[in-house]
This record gives sequence, structure tokens and C-alpha cells, in this order.
Amino acid sequence: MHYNPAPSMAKFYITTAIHYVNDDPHIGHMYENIAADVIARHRRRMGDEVFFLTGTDEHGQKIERSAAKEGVLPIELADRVVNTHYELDKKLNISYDDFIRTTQSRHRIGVIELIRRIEERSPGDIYKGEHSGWYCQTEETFIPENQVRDGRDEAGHAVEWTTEKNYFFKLSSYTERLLAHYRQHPEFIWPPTRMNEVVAFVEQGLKDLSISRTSISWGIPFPGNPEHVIYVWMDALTNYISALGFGSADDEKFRKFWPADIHLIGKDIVRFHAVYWPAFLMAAGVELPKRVVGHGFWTRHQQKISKSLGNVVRPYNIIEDFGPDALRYYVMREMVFGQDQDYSDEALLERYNADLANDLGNTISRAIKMSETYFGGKTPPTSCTDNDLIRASQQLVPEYLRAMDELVFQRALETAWKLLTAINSFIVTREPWKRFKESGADEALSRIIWNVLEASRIVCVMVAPVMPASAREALSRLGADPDRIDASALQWGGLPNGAPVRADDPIFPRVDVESYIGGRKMTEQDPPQSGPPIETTQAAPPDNPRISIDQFLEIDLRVAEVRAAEKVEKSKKLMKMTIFTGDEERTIVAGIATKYTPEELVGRKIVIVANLQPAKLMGVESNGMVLAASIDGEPSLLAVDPGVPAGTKVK
RNA sequence: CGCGGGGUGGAGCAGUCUGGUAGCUCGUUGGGCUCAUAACCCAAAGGUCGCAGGUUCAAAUCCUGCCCCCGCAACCA
Repeated sequence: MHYNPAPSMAKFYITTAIHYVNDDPHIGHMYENIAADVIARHRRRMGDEVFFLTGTDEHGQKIERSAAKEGVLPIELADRVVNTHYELDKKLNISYDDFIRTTQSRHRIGVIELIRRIEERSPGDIYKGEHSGWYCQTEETFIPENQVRDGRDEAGHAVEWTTEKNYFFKLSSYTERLLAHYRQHPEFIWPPTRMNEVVAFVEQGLKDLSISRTSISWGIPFPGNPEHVIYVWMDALTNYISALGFGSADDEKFRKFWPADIHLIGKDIVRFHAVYWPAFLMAAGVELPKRVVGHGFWTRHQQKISKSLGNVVRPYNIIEDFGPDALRYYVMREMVFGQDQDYSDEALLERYNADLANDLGNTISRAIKMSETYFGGKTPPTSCTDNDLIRASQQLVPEYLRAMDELVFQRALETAWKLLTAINSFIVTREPWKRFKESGADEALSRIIWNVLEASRIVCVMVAPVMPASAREALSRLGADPDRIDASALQWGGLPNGAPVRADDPIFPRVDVESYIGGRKMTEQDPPQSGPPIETTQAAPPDNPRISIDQFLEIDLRVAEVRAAEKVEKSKKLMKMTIFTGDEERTIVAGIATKYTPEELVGRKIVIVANLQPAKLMGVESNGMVLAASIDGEPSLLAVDPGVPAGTKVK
């Protein structure tokens, strides 16, 4: 069961998705970068030559538009948001080797080279064709079919069926080749459930892909036809090779590190990485990445996190207050890699207290304190080569390494904690304090304490990729070399004798969860805010400009009484209600059926916007809007005192 | 039949691909310890693994049907 510590000497190239700069980073970005960092650090210490790439996607219409709205250049907007990513990566100790921005010239060179190679190797696979769709003049963009209703888009602008000349990529002719690749490389997509989805998608047959736009200007001009800008995927995906110097005079890194060993991405973009990207590369005659790994999403109260729901999680406070390692540990320990997971501050703090403070931190404290008291602040003079802890360690380390290799980080960390339990159990069984009283710091005691320290050292080495800073600190306190976290350091016997140990304040001091979260609540309610910031995490900042009283008075708010209510057929959340506004009855439709039943609505007084334009929802015309508070998307109707008659104005 | 994920002790989750004693964390109860961060150790209670069939010597795990929850899409005026 001994692990062979021979370094692998292999190259290892890992990438994250490039993050779109239309928003400051949130827990999703953090998680992806942390996971990639853990893998990168682990491979590095196992002896691989690692290249770890992350970056930002900065082109496209959304950026162009938000920049215009702010009155800045797109690149100025991008620069600003990129800085927040830089800062966060730094705070989180993300050890990337390179950070690519799609606005850099090296990226442009790579994209143009990829297109050149496709045209050279697979003539005809990029062709000029027509793209038709609903075009909105006001917004100068195509609107997806599903957002168009009655000739208008979601914002109410008129759209018209328009045809634009675009460049296309002949994705359709890659169906068979892709399916063959999936068959031959079952490990190409991870987890396997995603592979099934992709195969099902490709088996339906693939449509050619539009790869340019004339309606956008913020992007890379299409080679030979600057009227066109390269559209989304042909641009963004190429970052993985452009960052390595693909297409430039200095493509040494490309030759060395490509193909990527892991593209780590969110599950929502698996399709693009597992279908489009390999097809592009096949067309260009470039080797395919080895593996596309799709991680799950963080949710909030079992719901998807989104800006519109206002439940975006940005745990900056957690990082400030507990350090990056607490967050790094929590996300890696709590999430079953590949699946969705609910985020909560409470769960994080519980993990922090139970695992980091009580188990890891406390165990190290006890070990060090005993060395200090019994052996004058040094690691004991006598080592040991055979006991329960050695056997536990020699059994757990291979399990740990297997789990790390299989990307089952949760289980990998569990094995480290099993060793912690073994250490604490060992301490209690041997009762070193009793021995010290009875016979002083003899050789038997020396062996016991050395074992405890040594096993603790190995635990620190195990957790080092996940908690690099804390592991360093703990190792140095234990009298070990804080920089020795490589494969050989996982073997028993690495702790020197007679090396100084250092007792200090706890690495992970316990937190009183209630007062911490309660305290934050108080401080966050001070400034005027919209939304209920009940968590220490920061919700997306509201960016609503103030309006004048006149603007407000344009809205006709009134009390109304619900006379009848029924769920809209086949709908999930729409409730159709007949309401009385004081002088008439009218029909109103509201998305509240998830929370309220027709029975509890009838007879109830509600507040409505009476002068809203009518709108059809699932074929039912709604005349007005019901006011309700929204808690993570869950509606809660505004209540009025029972005596208020229907028709009363609200202001 | 729109696509996908999930339903496992009080809570949160592993395990399901590769059938064979149902495991972890928190919580609860009892005991122990006092080196340690009111931390640690031991033990116990607590689950017909959503429901119903089927395959099998054997099913949480494989097959069929159904129910419920959650994402995405269609409806948040």
C-alpha cells in the first residue's frame, strides 16, 4: 500500500471558462477558479509541469451596449471588470499561470489563425450564407424566437423578420466524426451524465453554425471582410490555444502544452466545449482536448442564482473575515463535484467550525501544545515506524490520491478527516498527559507525540491544494518544512526530530454562528437597500436611479378585492383573478400560483397597478398588475387593513 | 409524452455506472478525558433507501410504470 512518489514529469494543461465581463464576479466564478486551482496545485506537487489558464471574454453586444449606457468605451468597461477578477483571484490565491483577455492581440492572432487553418485544411467548411431571424431595429440585434411575441420583443420593441449575410461553419458535416470521437474517448466528457446529453444532442443531427455578425462591432473583424465580426464561440473558445501562442511566431507553449488535459467549465456550456470546439479543431487539423469537465451550479434555497432573482452570492465578507481557505474548503468539501449544491452562510460556518476549527485546527493545537510542554517546544527526539497511525495513514493516503485523480474532492477531503479522527483517537487512547505525569518525557512519550505531529503533518500536506495558505502555516508550526507538500511529503516519516514547533493563536478560531450572522444583518440594514440582505453574502447592488414624485404619481395604485381566482390552465405560476377595483370588475393575471391557492385569494384585498397596459399571458388578457414582495422569486402579496374599501388610491 | 437533475435515519448529503453487512457530517442521548479552540474520544437511539411491479439466490443499486420536488424552455406585467 505504499505510494510510489516518483514524479510524473508529465505536462498538464488546465483551463477555466473565460468569464464574461458583464458582471462582477460571484460565487460561480469563484468556485470554478478554486476547483481549477486545486487541480492545478495538486498536479504541480505531484510533479507535473502545469499550465493553468483563466481569463475573460470581453467581446459582444452586451458589453458594447452596457459600455454605451455608461458612456465609456467597451474596453474601459472591460478593464474595470477584469480588475475585479484579478483582485478576486488574488484574494483567493488562484495560482494561474496566465490570464487571457479576448481583447488582447495574441488572442486575435490565434482566432485568425484558427480560421485560416480551417479554410486551408477544410475548404468550404467556412462559407458565406444567410442568417434569418427576428431583428430589432431599436436594439440592433436579432432576438431569439422565444422572446418574440406578436411582433415585439420582451422590451416591447418592434421586430421584423430579417435576413443577414453571415459566415457559417459547416458543423453539420461533423456529426459522425464527433460521435465517433465520443465512442472512442468515453472520458472526453465528465461527468458521464453530461456525455449522454451531448451524444443525444449530436445524434439529432447538427445544424451549421453562424460564426459572424454584421450587426455587432465590438469583436474581432472577420479576416478579409471587416464588415463582419467573429461571433461568440469561434472567438471565445479559441482562447484556450491563443493563450499558448497558437498562430504566433512563438508557439512553443502551444507545442508543449496543447492539447488541454482539462477544460473546466460550468454544465451550461458543456455543449459548446464538447461539440463546437472539437469540430472547429478537427476542421483546423488541431488535436482535440482530452477532457471537458462540467461542474454543477451553486443554488440558493434550491433555486438557481440569477441577477433577476436578486440572489447572487458574493461572499466577499466571508473571505475578509475568515480568509480565502475557509471558502476554498467549503466549496470543495460541500459540493459533490459535478452536481448542483445549495450555498448558505450557515452551512459554510458550520463546516468552518466543525471541520476547520474543531478538527483540523484543534488537533494541530493539541499536538503542538504537547510538544511544547513535554519536549521544550521541539518535535520529540524519537521517531516511530510502526503503530496505528502509520497504518491509518498508509491506508488513507492512497485512497486520497485516487479520489483526487478521479476529481472526487469531497471524498479526498473526507480521507484527510478520517486521519484526523485517527489522530484524536490515538491521543485519547495513549493518554500522553498521564504518561508525562507518571514517567516524564521518556522515549515512549516521545514516540507518541512524534506520531501525532507526523500524522498531523500528513493531513496538512493532504489539504494543501485546497488550503494552501493555512497548510503552509500549520506545517511551519508543526516543525515541518512548509514548502514540502509534494508526493514524497505524503509518505510517513517526513517530520524532523528536534525541530522547533510554534504554538500560536488558533489558525481557525471558532465562530459564534448566530452572533456573526445576526451582527452582519444589523450592519447591512443600516444603509438604505432594496431586497432583504439577510446573509453575510452581498447581494447584487441595486442600480436603480431615483425617480421624481411626478413619475411616481403616474402610476395608479389602488386597493382591489379578489372576487374569483383560478389557476391558468397548463401554467405553473399564473393565477387568473377577477378583481373589483371599486367601479368595475376586471381580469388580472399574476405569477403567484406557486405560493397562493385560489381559495385563499378570494375575498382578499390586494394592491394593484391599475393603469398598466393590458398584456396577454398564456392567452389570457391581464389588466393590471398585482403588487407583491419577492423573496428569492417567491411572491408575498401586499396586505391592506381589512376595512379599506376596494378602489382606494394608494400612494 | 418538451429537455435535464433529484427524492436515502430529525437536518444536509455520499453510495446507484461495476447488485451481496446502508455510510458521512450536523443534531439527540449516555459515558469517558482534561493535552487542546466549551474543543476531543467511546457508545447508543434513529432509515420498509418516493410508490408499485419485475429480473435475480440476492436490488438503494438493473428493468417497467407511477407520484412528488428542482432547474431550463413555454407564462413572472
